[in-house]
Amino acid sequence: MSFPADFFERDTEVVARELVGCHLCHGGSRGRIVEVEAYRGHDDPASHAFRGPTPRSQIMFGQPARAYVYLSYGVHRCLNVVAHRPGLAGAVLLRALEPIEGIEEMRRRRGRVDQLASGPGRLCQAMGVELSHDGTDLLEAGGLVLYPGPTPAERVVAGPRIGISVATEREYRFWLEGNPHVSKWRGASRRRAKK
DNA sequence: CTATGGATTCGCT
DNA sequence: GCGAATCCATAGA
Repeated sequence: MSFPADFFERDTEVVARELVGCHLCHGGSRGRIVEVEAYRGHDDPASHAFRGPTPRSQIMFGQPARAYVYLSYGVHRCLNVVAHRPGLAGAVLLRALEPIEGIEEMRRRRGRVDQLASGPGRLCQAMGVELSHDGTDLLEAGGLVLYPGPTPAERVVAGPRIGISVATEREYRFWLEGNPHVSKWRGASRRRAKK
């Protein structure tokens, strides 16, 4: 079972929607993707690729189906899947998984029994994703690997992305409606308290 | 070279 | 509800 050849060479938000329901395997664990966000290139001010390639973001301009892993808030890792039309840039941020296999491994890495992968940082910790995975091929067996999943029985719904302050009108966040593993958004109150 | 702040999470109050 | 943790890419000098 593998992805169609050009699956990742389409508009980023299209790939994002179809990645919901796919599986991610690594470190003896497997999870089902239940929440993602799309980040495009020069036309998306919320994207790391907006201002052109930099040492960090150049991977988003390169070969699709690679991993883009970066450090967020100096504390958390975030895993993205590079996906864009040829000549453009973009990646899909994986925000939440439903644990399927290797749950004990995930619990050990997380140091807790629940909330294993309901959030981009939690997901990486649970699956053992490291910064060293940046640039690796997600279709190559043996490492951090993506697999197509069965078409989700639940409905995939869209809404605004989380934790950004620009382009909030774009509905580039996709998740499985009603799935309990989708991350909770408690930024409304936090955000008010900020500035 | 230094300063800044972020696609967040957790623990304490 | 609130603040600390923690470090790298980026911007600016």
